[in-house]
Amino acid sequence: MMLPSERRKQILNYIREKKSLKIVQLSEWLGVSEMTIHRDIKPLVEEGLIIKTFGGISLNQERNEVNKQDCVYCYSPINQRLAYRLILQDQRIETTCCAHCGLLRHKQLGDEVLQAICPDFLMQTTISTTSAWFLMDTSLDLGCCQPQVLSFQHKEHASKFALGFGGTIYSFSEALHLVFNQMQSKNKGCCY
Amino acid sequence: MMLPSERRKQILNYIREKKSLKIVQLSEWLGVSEMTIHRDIKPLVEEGLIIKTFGGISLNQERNEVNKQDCVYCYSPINQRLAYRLILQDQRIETTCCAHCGLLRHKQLGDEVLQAICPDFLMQTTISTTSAWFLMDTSLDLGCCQPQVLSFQHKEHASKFALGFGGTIYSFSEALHLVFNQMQSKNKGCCY
DNA sequence: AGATAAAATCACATATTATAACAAATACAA
DNA sequence: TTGTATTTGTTATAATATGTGATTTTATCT
Repeated sequence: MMLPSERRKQILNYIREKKSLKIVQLSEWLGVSEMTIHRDIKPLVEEGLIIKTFGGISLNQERNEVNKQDCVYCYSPINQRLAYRLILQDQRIETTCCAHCGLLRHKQLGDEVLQAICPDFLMQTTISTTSAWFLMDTSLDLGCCQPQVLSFQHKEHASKFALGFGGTIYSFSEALHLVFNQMQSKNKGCCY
Repeated sequence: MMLPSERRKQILNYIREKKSLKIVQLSEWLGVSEMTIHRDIKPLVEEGLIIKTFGGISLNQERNEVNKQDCVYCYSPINQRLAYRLILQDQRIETTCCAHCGLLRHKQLGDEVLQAICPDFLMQTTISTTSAWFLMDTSLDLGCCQPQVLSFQHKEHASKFALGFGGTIYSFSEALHLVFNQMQSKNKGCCY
């Protein structure tokens, strides 16, 4: 016999894979009555993770998509233009609102991160964060998290940008530690 | 047996592909009675997604189109980050892929344009184009239309940007004429 | 127009699914 | 152990879906 909580996780995994399922199927597969399945999925429906249809359920694609609305680090809405994505070992993808939160989360997760990507601030091309260049302390305030971190594909672009807007250029590992240390020393919330 | 909700999705996909279908076809294909097909398509017809014809249905092209993703001037895909919008006297809104095409279209339409807006290149705030500052001939190539035009809310930002990336700053009316004249003299396509 | 065939709609019967109420089983703390 | 709370299953009832056949509407003939 399976634990109720386990069963509910199973349902979520199953529906994420199959996209749409019948109540009868779930009932047979999990070896419990249909009534129990109904009770299991009720909270999931209320949460909006799945959608109830007559006789079955279907996955709410929007709510289960990569583009989760809020930053996993600071919970502010994600601006796709600055979004920093962490691809984890278990296939999950986490998104933060900007490079600031992205770097902090990256340090937090450590080896769990398989790969991380972010957009070039100017070109909007997707780049690997480990080979990116990060510009901090510019005079331009984008209104996201502080200390603000801008990401560039080419070091040249970063330095040209710094000519007008000031700031200092850092490599990935430098930026990673710097943001972390600045947050430690200031010891206060960054976002909002 | 298929879930009702699945069947309805199938019908939408099928009609989107085939553009027009007979009720009998759907009935046979999905293994349900024609009455059921009628009941399935009723909400879709009411929503305006499909159009009912005697004996069948056809796709409502307008309602199923991908929300006008193309520039009204050069027909290239619109990058929301650079998009230039023209609000016309008859309430319509036209969108161009970037300030380049936006300015050209603006000049073309003249008094028909009530108002025009575009995002600040750096801040992504929405600004009125008439009070914006436009930067041309920078060394940064975004891969949109040439000659490339960047829009800024603050003249200061434009000039700081120009420090690193070069280029010349113009007011709205200056930019309007300049882009037009450059296109005239070169007498060639700008985009792609 | 009137005739005809095809399709749509309606009304009803039936089948499936959902919900609520209650009973049984289980888990757990005192 | 006992008492209590939670979970699960069962049953009855309500809601929804589907199919059938009668009737009405529509399109297309002459």
